[in-house]
Amino acid sequence: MKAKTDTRRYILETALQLFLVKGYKDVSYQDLMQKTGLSKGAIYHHFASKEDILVSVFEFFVQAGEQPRGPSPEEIVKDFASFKKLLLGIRREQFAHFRKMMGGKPLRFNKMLFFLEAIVENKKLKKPVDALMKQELLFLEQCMRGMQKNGKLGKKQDIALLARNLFWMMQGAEAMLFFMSGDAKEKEFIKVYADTLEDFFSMFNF
Amino acid sequence: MKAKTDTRRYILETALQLFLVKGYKDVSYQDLMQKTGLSKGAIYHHFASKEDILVSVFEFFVQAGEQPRGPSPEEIVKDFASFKKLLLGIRREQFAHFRKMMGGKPLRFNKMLFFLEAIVENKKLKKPVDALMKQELLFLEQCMRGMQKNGKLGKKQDIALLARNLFWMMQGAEAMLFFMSGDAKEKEFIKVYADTLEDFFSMFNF
Amino acid sequence: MKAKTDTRRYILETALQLFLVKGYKDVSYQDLMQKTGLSKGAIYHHFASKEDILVSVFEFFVQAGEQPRGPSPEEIVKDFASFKKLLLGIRREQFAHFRKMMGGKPLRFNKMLFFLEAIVENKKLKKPVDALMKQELLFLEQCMRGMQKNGKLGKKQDIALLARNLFWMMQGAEAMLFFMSGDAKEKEFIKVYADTLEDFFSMFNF
Amino acid sequence: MKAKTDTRRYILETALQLFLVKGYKDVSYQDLMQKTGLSKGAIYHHFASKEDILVSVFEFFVQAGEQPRGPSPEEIVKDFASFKKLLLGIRREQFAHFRKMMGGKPLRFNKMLFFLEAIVENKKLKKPVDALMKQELLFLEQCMRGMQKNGKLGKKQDIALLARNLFWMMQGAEAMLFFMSGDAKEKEFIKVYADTLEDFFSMFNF
DNA sequence: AATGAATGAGCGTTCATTCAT
DNA sequence: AATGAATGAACGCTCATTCAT
Repeated sequence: MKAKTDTRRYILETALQLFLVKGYKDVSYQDLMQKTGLSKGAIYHHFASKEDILVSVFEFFVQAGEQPRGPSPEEIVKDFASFKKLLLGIRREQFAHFRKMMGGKPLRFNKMLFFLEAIVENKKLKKPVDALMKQELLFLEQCMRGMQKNGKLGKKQDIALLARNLFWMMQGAEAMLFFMSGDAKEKEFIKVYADTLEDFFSMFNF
Repeated sequence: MKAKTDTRRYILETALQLFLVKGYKDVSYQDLMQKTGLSKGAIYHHFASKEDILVSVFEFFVQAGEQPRGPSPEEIVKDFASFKKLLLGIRREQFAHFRKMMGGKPLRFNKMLFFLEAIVENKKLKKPVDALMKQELLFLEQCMRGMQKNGKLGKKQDIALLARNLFWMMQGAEAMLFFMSGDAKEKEFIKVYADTLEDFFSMFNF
Repeated sequence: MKAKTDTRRYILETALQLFLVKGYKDVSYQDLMQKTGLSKGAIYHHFASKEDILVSVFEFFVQAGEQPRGPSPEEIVKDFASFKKLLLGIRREQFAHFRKMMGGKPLRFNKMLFFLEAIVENKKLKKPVDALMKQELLFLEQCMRGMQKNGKLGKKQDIALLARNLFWMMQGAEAMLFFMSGDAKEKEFIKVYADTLEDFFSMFNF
Repeated sequence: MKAKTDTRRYILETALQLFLVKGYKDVSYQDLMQKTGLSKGAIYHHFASKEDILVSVFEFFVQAGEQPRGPSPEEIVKDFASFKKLLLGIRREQFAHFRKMMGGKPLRFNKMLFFLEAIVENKKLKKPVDALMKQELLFLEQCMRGMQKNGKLGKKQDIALLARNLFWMMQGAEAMLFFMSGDAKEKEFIKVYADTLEDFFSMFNF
C-alpha cells in the first residue's frame, strides 16, 4: 500500500519533470519508461491513460505549489520593499520546490504555458487554472491593500485595477522571457519578476 | 506558373488557418489533405517538409500582417483618444485581414502562442519574432512620445518604461483571454485591448 | 520469456528467408508482417529498426553456419578425394541447415551477395564478413597442407597461393551460377563446388 | 532531332553513372533530375519508365565497353607477358572509358554487381549478360590458344578448362576487392587483375 | 522538346493502449 | 504490483508515374 503510493508519486514527479521540459504532447510512454525505469504496464497500472497522468500531474503541481497559509499579505506588506520581498520570496520557494524534484534541469515551459497546454488537452483543467489565477490576483490585491493602509498608495487608488495591471504585466514579462531565452534559469525568472515590479511602481514615482 | 503560385498560396492560407486553430504539432498532412482537397504528393511538390510549411506560413503571416507605412505614430497620436483609436484601428485591420482568409472560424491560438510554437519547432524563426516584438515596442514608444509632445504625459516620464509596461500588460491580457476562453472572438480581443489601454492610463488618472 | 525468445527467433528466421530471396532492400515491413503473421508493432517490439533486423539476422546467419570444431582439416585431408569429401560435406550440411529453416524455398541470393548487401547497408558488418572469408581461406590452406603432407602436392608448392586461387575460383563459380540461374537449387550448388574442385586440381593432372 | 539524341545520350550517361555509384534501386527520379538538371517530364519524354532507362543504360554500357575488333588474340598473345599486356590494356581502356564519363568518382558497384542488379530488375537482360560472359570466356580461350601455339602451354592442356578457371578466379578476385574496399579505385582493380593472372600462371611454375 | 502540377501507393517508424501472465 | 508481448492507427515522407500545357 505504501509502495503503491510511492510508485504513483514517483511517476507523477517524473512526468511533471518531463512535461515541463518537453511539453505534454511530446512526452511519450517511451520517455516515461526510460526516465522512471518502470515498464509500460506498471505505469498503466497506476494511471488509466496519458490524459489521466496529465490531470494527476496537474493536481500534483498545483498542490505542490500551494503556500502554507501564514499571516495575511495585507498585514505583511507595508511598503514596496516588503511587497517585493514577499513576492520574490514566494516565487523563490516555488522554484526551489520544482527545482528540487527536477534535478536542476533548465525549464523550457513556464507555468503559463504548462497551464495552457493542460487546458488544451483537457477541458476539465480550465476551472482549476482559472481558480489559481484568481487566487494570485487576490493575493496581489491584498498586497496592494497593505501598502494603501500604510499610505504608500493613495486612498483613492483602485486596488483591483492596479493588481490586475500588475498581474498582466508580470504574465506578459514572464512570457517574454521565454521568447527571448527558451531555456530560462531560475535566476533570470526572479530577475524578471523583480524588474517588472520596479517598472510597475516606478510609473508612480515611488 | 499562375497555378503554382495560386496553389502554394492556397496551401499556405489553409495551413495558417489550421495552425492557428489546432497548433502546428497537431496539424497532420492528413488534415492538410482533407482541408485543401489536394493529395499528399501535391503538397510535397510545393513544400519540402512540414517544417518548410511552418516557416513559409510564418513568413506569410508576418507579411500579411504588415501595415502600410503611413504618417508616423508620433504625429498621429495627440492624446489618449487618438492613441486608442490608432491602436485599435490597426488591430481591427489585422484581425479583419486574418478573418478574411480564415473563413470566420474562431481563433484558438493567439499570436503570441503561434509565435512560441513556431520558435520551439524552428529556431530560425526566433529572430523574426524578436524583430516583430521590438517593432511593436517601438510603435508604442512613438505613440507615447506623441502624447508627451502634446503635454499628455509629463516631460520627465520615461517613455521606454511606459511602453514596455504597456506592451507586457497587453501581452499578458491577451494571453489571459485565451485562458478564459479558448475560442475567443475578434470582438473580445478588441475589447481586451481597449480595456487594457484604459486600465493602463487610468493608473495615471487620465 | 520463452515467448519472447521464440518470437524473436521466428522473426529472424522469416527475415533471413525473405532477405535471401528478395534482398534486404526489397523486403518491407509489409512483407515481414504478411510472412510472420505478426503486426508491425510486434516486430518493432523485438527489433528497434529494419537495420537492427539486418544486423541480428546476419549474426544469426553466421552463427547458424558455424561448424562444430572437429579434428583439424590438416589431419583429415589426405588426398584429393578426402579433400573433396570434406568440403562438399560441409557445404551440404550448411545448405541442409538453411534449407531446413527456410522451408525448401529456392534461394536467389547466394552467400556472397547476401554479405555484400549487408555490408552496403551497414558498415559494421564489414568486419565479420572479412573474418568469415579469412576463416574459409585458412580452412582451404589447412586442407592443402594436409595433401602436401601426404605427398599429393609438391613440397615446393605455395600453399597460400593455391588456397587463394581455389577460394577465388569457387567464389567466382558460385556467383556465376547465380547469373545463369537466378533460382539455384542446393544440388546445383554442390555440383558447382564439385566441378570447380575438379577443374582446379585437373590443372595439375591429378 | 540531333538535340533529341543528345539529350537521350546525356540522360543515359548520367544514369549509368548514378547506377554504378548508388545501384539501380537507390537511384530515384529525384536523383536523375538533380544530376541532369532536366525536369521529370523531360526524362519521361525520352524514356517510358525507370526500367526502360535501366535497359537502355545497360545496352549503352555494353556497347560502350565493346572493343574495336583488331587482330585475333590468338595471334597477339605469344607468351605470358603479351597475354598480360593485352588483358590489362583492355581493362585499362574500359576503365578509362567509364572514368571519363563519370568524372573520376570512385566506383562502388563493379561490373558483376551491376550485371546482377540489372538481371534481378529485368529478366530480359539475362541473355545479353550471358552473352557477354561467354564472349569474355572465349577471349580468354583464344589467348590461351595463342600461348599454346607458341609452346607456352603444353599441347595436351585443356584450353577451355584453363580459361574457365582463370575467368572464375578473376571474377572471384574482383568481387573480393569489393568486399575489402567498397570504393575501389581503377589502379586497385588493375592490380587485382594483374595479381590474379600472376597467381594463376605461377601455379604452373611459369 | 520540355515543364512542373498532381496523384496514390508505399515506405520505416512512433504512438497510446490492451491483455495474459 | 509489475512485466512485456502484441495491436492497429497514425505519422512525415519518398516514390514512380500521368497529364495538361
